[in-house]
Amino acid sequence: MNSDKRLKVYKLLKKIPRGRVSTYGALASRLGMNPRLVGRILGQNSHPEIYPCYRVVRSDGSLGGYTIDSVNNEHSLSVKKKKLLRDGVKFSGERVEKKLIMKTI
DNA sequence: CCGTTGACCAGGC
DNA sequence: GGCCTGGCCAACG
Repeated sequence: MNSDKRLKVYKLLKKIPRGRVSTYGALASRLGMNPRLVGRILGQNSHPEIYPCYRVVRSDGSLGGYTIDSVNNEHSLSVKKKKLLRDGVKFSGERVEKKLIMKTI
């Protein structure tokens, strides 16, 4: 994958403040990419220690995905939720509250 | 060169 | 909210 595009995604990632989230689609439209491409970039090249990729969720507030140490399952999603809760993000059920989602960034 | 597969999305029921 | 549909586009075999 174009490492140029990866850099753009990661750079934008850092602009999401603690306690808020954005969506795959929002990042994608800001960068002129396809949402699926953003998802792939976050999945294949995530650096969980450095970049807060857990602050990206689906447009309806559901979690989307998360990958740690080549593990991608329900457990990894619970980790993602936990990180969000620690940031102060509020949930209604399994979805992030809509007002916390940044549609533009 | 295809067919399938995604950390997706908007629109309809 | 759930389920489907059609659209999207790069990666993989």
